[in-house]
Amino acid sequence: MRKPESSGKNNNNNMNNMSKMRKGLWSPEEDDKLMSYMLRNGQGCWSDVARNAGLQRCGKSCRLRWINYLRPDLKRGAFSTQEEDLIIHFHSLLGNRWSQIAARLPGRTDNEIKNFWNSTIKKRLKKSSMSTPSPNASDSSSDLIRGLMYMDSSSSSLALNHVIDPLMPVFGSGLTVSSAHNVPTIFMPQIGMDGDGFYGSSHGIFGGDVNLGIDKDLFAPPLENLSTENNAKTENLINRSSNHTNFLNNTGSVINHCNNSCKIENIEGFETCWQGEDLKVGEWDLESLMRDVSSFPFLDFQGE
DNA sequence: AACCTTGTCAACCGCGTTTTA
DNA sequence: GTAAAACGCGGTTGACAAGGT
Repeated sequence: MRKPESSGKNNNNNMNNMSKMRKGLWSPEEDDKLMSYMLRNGQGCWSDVARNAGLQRCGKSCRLRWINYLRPDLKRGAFSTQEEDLIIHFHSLLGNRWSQIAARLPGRTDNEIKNFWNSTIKKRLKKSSMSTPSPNASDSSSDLIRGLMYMDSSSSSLALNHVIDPLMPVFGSGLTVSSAHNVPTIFMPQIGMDGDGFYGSSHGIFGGDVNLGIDKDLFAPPLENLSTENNAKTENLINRSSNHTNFLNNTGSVINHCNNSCKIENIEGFETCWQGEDLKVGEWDLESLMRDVSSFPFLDFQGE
């Protein structure tokens, strides 16, 4: 953490605009100013926010403070096991696209997830890579971690061949399961983000009505519904990933793989849903994701 | 008690992309 | 069409806390 810079320090230098900008930790007064301004006026141009709220901060700094700290919908505290698992799942899919991962974990920020990954998960993965994995270990996180660790660095293409659909989260509530070297990895479905509602059952591009031929019991609830009463279901969901082979067979028709590219038009209901000029696909860029799929960093926690 | 090491996390920086004038 | 401004993202830094020696 950085110490809040004293105003005196700033005043020592020339008085151009940049030197007037405060840096470092936010004081409670600044927080108050920003918070009350945002609650009164909502989000606008950030440099206007900074100016109008009477803050000697750049807009960028205000944006960051709001997003990472002041936003009322932020969840605080340690990550739950479910969240941890989801982060691992999504990281296996998306790599270091922290903002996209964060969009799927309500109340969490990209910065928070990034820090958590870099401090906790990465080290744990590193640790577990040192020790021989125990086949009897039962906790879901370690299973998943081991699953990821088994992917050997020379086999990304092999792994890719087993990924049914890296885009599945877009398609409403769906679950995909992949395997690499016979180690199951779940790709979790979209968890109810809202905002523009790209993923919600009523707003998603498939409106939740798409029939993917997937066992509905496999569908995970939105994260905010992952209360303790649902833990058993979540556990079950994770455990069922071990049946991935059958699952793969059942859903193989969903995505037609050809030369590492996926054709999504084979998804039942896709064509009708895909029409419309204003179609939004969340922050996903299908085309680039299709292209980028070969660069998914399945292995980026290795060899550091 | 003092020093060192490690972990955590808020905030900054630089860069690419998007929007606006 | 273009330049500038704003935005958003991922990587990195550095202060602080906690634990170890």
